[in-house]
Amino acid sequence: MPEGHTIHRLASDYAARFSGTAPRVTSPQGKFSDAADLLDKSVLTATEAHGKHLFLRFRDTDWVHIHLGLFGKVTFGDAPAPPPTDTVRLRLADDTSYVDLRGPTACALITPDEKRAIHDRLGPDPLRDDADPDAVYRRVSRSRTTIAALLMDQKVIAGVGNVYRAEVLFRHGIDPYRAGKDVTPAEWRAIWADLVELMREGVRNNRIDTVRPEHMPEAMGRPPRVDDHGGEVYVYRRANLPCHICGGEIRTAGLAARNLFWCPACQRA
DNA sequence: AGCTCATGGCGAG
DNA sequence: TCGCCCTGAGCTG
Repeated sequence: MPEGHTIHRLASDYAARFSGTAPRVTSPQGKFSDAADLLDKSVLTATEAHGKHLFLRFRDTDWVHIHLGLFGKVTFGDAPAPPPTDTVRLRLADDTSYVDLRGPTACALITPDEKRAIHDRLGPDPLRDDADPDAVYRRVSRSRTTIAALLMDQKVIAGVGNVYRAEVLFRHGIDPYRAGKDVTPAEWRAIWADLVELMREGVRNNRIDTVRPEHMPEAMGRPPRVDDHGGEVYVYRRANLPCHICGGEIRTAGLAARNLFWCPACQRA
């Protein structure tokens, strides 16, 4: 699940359930026990997301840094909390709610300096008000690296993952192997605006939908699609299936240890 | 029971 | 570029 929209949604959901309360903090799995003891029954005062990084603040300056990685999952529920399974890294629980974190790449108590360092090594996030798309373009437009790789580089732009990358390149008719320097200013402005819109909708719906209504399979006279990752998409994990627009075959290839998906007919070099 | 794969990212070589 | 870390679902037997 975890691209940037998921993390922003989690920041908001953690806040909605626990902001201003002093929950029990535990680490049934044990790997976060020492920090959990320090934080137990202290007030959750803020939550924040930057790209795929989630931050929970307890008291004044006690920040918990969470990164879900590829496998991390968060589940919310109403009290009473069930007995935790042995993979729960972090549980918050109060009289009304509980939330379990499993399988994160990172879950650590950090200092404000360490938090600043994390922000400093992340690029602008389309879901944050402080993001500057021109700063991203300055970097993209000077690079011989492919636009597909640049979009996944969190130092360049934070929060885009494998699904948004594939989908936004399709929506703008851009071949994933095109070099960053060959993306025009107009194309970049359109890509950025689209990411802001798509990812905001992703936060609202808690899933990734990218297919315009007029291209939905039903509207195109094709059978409705049942998709195992949730959202309605043009190319992501649709290798060898017909393109929603031109009917040609969607292709897949490896790029930097991830699977890339695109329509060679619709996306121009 | 064991294998593969997944919306991520790090460090070693 | 590879191996590795984290978990769980969906296969295959």
